[in-house]
Amino acid sequence: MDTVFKALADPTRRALLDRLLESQGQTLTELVDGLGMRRQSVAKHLAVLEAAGLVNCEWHGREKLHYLNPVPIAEISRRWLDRFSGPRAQAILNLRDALQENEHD
Amino acid sequence: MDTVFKALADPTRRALLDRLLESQGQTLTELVDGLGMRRQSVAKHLAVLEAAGLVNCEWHGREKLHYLNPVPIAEISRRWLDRFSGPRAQAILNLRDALQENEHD
DNA sequence: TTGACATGCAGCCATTTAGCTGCATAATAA
DNA sequence: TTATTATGCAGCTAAATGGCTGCATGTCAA
Repeated sequence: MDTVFKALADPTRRALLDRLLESQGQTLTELVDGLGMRRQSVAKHLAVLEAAGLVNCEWHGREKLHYLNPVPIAEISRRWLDRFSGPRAQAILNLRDALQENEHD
Repeated sequence: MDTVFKALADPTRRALLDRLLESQGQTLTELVDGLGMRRQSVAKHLAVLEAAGLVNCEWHGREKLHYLNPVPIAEISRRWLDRFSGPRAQAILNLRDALQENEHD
């Protein structure tokens, strides 16, 4: 579980998860695009995500397809984070949402 | 939000949040106990948690009391993590829970 | 078969991090 | 007042991190 938290700590890696959530089965070179970073750096980040179990891979010829695995995230959410967000925190967030609504008038 | 993720990435800091969840308003010297680490190191960790908004402090004489603030955790849970844990991940976790139940027979 | 393309592996370097020590300051207690 | 206690601040060091380059390997297409 520590590896999951550490994997989520980097903004580039969170961006990669976002990208994979949009469309799964992307290849490394596809994922490199738009990150402003060398291929090898992105490969390292993907390796970290894979080691944490957040991304599963499947080889297709010379292409490595990347798939998002939501289970570890759901797990830390349920087994760790949920203990902290009691009804009080929820209420505050609901209030904040309501205020944001009014801002959009 | 990046500071929150980074703050949660360290096991010592997560342990501190656990301790504060058990009993709020603890002082630094109380929190040091059991961590096997110098006071100054723990103080640094608490400073990181405070900068991320996860911990609020209140001075009482020469004592600094620490309180857990669950809002940032609830926020990343709702605005970020929840998008990833769809019904499929939930189902897998439920199944896993059921299997663990049987293990305890 | 050969050239182009997708990826991996090894290593370099600067920055950050997480622990530490030593000393300073402020508040309580004797 | 003086000693003790709670904390802060500055700085050191080793290790981890995140970017890079260069080269190797394996697959597809002409």
